[in-house]
Amino acid sequence: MTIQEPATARPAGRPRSEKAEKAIIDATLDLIAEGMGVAELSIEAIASRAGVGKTTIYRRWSNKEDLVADALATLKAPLPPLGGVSVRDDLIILLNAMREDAADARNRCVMNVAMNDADRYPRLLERFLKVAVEPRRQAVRDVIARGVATGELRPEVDVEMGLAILSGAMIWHTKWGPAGDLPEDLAERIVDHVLLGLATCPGAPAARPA
Amino acid sequence: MTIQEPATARPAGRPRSEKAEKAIIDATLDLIAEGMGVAELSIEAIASRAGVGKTTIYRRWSNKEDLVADALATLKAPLPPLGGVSVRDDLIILLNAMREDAADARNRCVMNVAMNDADRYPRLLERFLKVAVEPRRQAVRDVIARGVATGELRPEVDVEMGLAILSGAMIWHTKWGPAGDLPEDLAERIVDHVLLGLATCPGAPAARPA
DNA sequence: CAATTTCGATACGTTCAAGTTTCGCAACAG
DNA sequence: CTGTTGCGAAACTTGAACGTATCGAAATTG
Repeated sequence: MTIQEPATARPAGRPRSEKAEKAIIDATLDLIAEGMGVAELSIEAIASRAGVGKTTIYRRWSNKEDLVADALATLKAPLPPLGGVSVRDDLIILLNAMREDAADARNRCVMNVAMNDADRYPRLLERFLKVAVEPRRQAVRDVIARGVATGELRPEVDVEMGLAILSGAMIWHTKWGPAGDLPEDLAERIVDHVLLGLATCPGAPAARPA
Repeated sequence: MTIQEPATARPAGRPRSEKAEKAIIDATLDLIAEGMGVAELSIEAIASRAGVGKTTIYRRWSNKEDLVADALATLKAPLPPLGGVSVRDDLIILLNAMREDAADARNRCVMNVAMNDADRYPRLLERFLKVAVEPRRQAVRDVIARGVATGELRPEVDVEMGLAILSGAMIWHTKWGPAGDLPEDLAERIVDHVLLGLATCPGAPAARPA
């Protein structure tokens, strides 16, 4: 696949630089990660940051939205492997992945765009919500549903509500929590509070809030 | 206080129109409520929407940030009266107030700016976080702390975590929940799920998730 | 080597909003 | 009435970014 491909005849001439393409996408993601909204993103800023001529950008993407969509699409969402032992453990793994993503500026792009530009660029959002966000949500839903099935969770539990509570709590911390890095035991504390509930519950099973 | 105030001698000349000032602030809030970020807000758009000359705006505010800050400051946060009977009831009242605010475009300004422009306009955010958001957070904290004191809530409960879980869940719904108006029983369902917890708990006290 | 295509850089004309100034009219004090 | 100040509208200058075009150099094919 790497050499000698007579089927797709190379059209002769200098080939497009993959390095330039990567630099453009990196620059785009960097700028978004630094808090720049899609609306404020300027092609000139991207070109300057990437050390690339504007021509090189326009040769590849006809408009900003396409570029941003492609850039965001490169952010794979490698879901963490779940132990499958207990609902508590798996939820902690999933929330901890969220926490670590939030700590990485690069992955914060997704959140920034999802939060800031959701209203203004619905198609853009829709496109990558499916590839980046929905799989993670589904993983949480699956774990909760499994817990209901096995009896670890109460049968009245609304799966979607569980998702909202768990991910809402983590997002709240990333956005409005005390400044600085999120504490390492944050995921564990969230899960324990949510699973056990706030209300007094004498016969509670094993689960240990710090 | 309304007539005859020789202390502050009126400086002679046409007085500034309060109507114009109100129109400017209303236009600003409207535009923000319609999803326009602070960065995209243009003075010309505000002037046009308010039916006002740009001069009239610049005569009062030297820059956009000051105008937005003043506009947001006019959004009072009338906290709903709490029954004080049970923690559950009071939390439902508070979350329901959040839900109703989210339904009103005008109050959505606060959320929009807090979510979208938090990183870019830190001073602006700080200024009105205190007057609009913090009182509501504190009300939730107070109710939770009261519950811990009275024994309605478990003694291990972290008050700040409870706040994050409850408000995070409501915000999650307003931003990423199914489109359309939020269901009327949303606050109740959130509170019941959070108080009772997701985990199986045989000796659970009275509380009835739908 | 010659032809072709991309490269980064730069220049160009256009559009849009910012922020300032000017103008004629309206409102108020003395 | 006269002087002063605010009013909305419009013209104006400035600056940023757009999207296109052009340049010499570099890379690749035949």
